[in-house]
Amino acid sequence: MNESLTEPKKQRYQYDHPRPAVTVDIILFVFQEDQLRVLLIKRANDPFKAKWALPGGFIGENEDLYDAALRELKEETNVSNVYLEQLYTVGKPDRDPRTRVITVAYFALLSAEEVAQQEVHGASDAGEARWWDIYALPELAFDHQAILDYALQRLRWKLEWTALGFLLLPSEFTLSELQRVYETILHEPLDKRNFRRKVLAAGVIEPTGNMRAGDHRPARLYRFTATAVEMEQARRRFP
Amino acid sequence: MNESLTEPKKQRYQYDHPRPAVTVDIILFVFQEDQLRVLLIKRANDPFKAKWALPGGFIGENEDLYDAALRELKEETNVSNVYLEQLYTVGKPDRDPRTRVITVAYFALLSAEEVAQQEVHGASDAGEARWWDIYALPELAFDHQAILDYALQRLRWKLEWTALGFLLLPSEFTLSELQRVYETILHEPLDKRNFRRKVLAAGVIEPTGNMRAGDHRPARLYRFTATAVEMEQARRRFP
DNA sequence: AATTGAAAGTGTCATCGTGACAACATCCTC
DNA sequence: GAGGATGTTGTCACGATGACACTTTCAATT
Repeated sequence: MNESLTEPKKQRYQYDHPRPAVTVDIILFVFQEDQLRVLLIKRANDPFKAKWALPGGFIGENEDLYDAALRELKEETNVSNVYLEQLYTVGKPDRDPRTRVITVAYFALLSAEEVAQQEVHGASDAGEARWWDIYALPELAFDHQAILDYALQRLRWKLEWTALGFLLLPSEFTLSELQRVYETILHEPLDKRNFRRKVLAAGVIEPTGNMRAGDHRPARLYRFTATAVEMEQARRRFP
Repeated sequence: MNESLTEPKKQRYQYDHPRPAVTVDIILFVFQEDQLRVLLIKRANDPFKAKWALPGGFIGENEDLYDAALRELKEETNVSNVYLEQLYTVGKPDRDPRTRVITVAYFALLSAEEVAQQEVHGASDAGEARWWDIYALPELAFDHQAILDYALQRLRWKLEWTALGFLLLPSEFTLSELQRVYETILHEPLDKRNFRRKVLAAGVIEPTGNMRAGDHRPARLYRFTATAVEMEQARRRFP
């Protein structure tokens, strides 16, 4: 590439003080085939070329952080319609070898229905995108492993204190399915009777009246109540 | 000021893409004279000149966010030796009328001992610094009121689920003093017997053997146990 | 020396949430 | 209709918590 030819076209930005680059990264969790999975992209360029990384990218000049996270997710992986909340901001000076980068990490959940409907694929500068079992991850680029660990911690925590599990399931689900989500995320077995008692007592789910047929005894289907969804939505964003 | 004269001396920073300015703001709480207070500085310059604002400033070119928060606190208000944890990152495009600013807000606590020892005063570009009762705040600059509301919410929350109250007290304190901290922060009265039972059962405090003399019946003095302090320290930072 | 004022200190009971635990019901397939 | 697999249901013991009132101890006052 000839610098002198492209130079006139490029816009340059000047500041009196040094400014870090600011990016958003997204940790997107789904529950699929009895696994808790995250979406990763394979890096097409150096640094960490061919390593797997969290999807993300630079924020726009006039773009809210939340919107930037949604946009990057859409651009890099073609995923939309997610639950999204801010997780943490990392900014160690040497975390990106190229330049100073501040990254605002976002935590996202995608329902099973959406996973089935959406075609996930790498796009733009991301080479390839795929789901990874949270308990069998490849080596990650940058400090993304630490961010992911923290996201998982947050997910577990929220699961115990809020009723967030439903965001990973389709709109109708059985109690056993819900329990499997909890067991997978918390990574420990739960007592069936206690689980049902607790989840029903919380008043966040209600029977739909339908049944799920299968190889065995049909199971009652539940949905999350409107108030439960609203409560989560309300609590979701800052402030 | 003559631009053409100063121009050659100034270093300029150029980037291919626009970059936001990144700042850290600190919400520093203390407990003083039976009030929960925050440290605010009076802005010396526009925008929001003469309005009160959270202390904070630009991060250094090669400086961790956490370190930047400590430095700004020291520079602007002469306060050091605080408990500090990241709170939230705000970045709405129009939150600062001058330029795009991303602000990483930090949440800080200062013990009563440190408050007494340190002379708090405005410095550098901050005109004036003083403590404000959290329940009688002036109008704040930028979106600082929203950040402060969120910080208070976090403080209350942490108080209920962790044993953070001690960070606001001197190293020796009576149970009544501790209860007043909790009541002031939670903004509701607590039952004396239940409070004592709970706090003692948690095993985070122990009697020092000393007594506080006063106008009335002397009160047993307590300190927080080493393990309690360590637990908080350990939980404090990302990841 | 006795009284008063003010804060320190202490125990019980009813209730609720929770963890531990096992048997029966219902569907399908063979 | 027997077997296999999953769905569904209740009890009991224990610990945590909220509600609630009186006595103790010191200093200051009379």
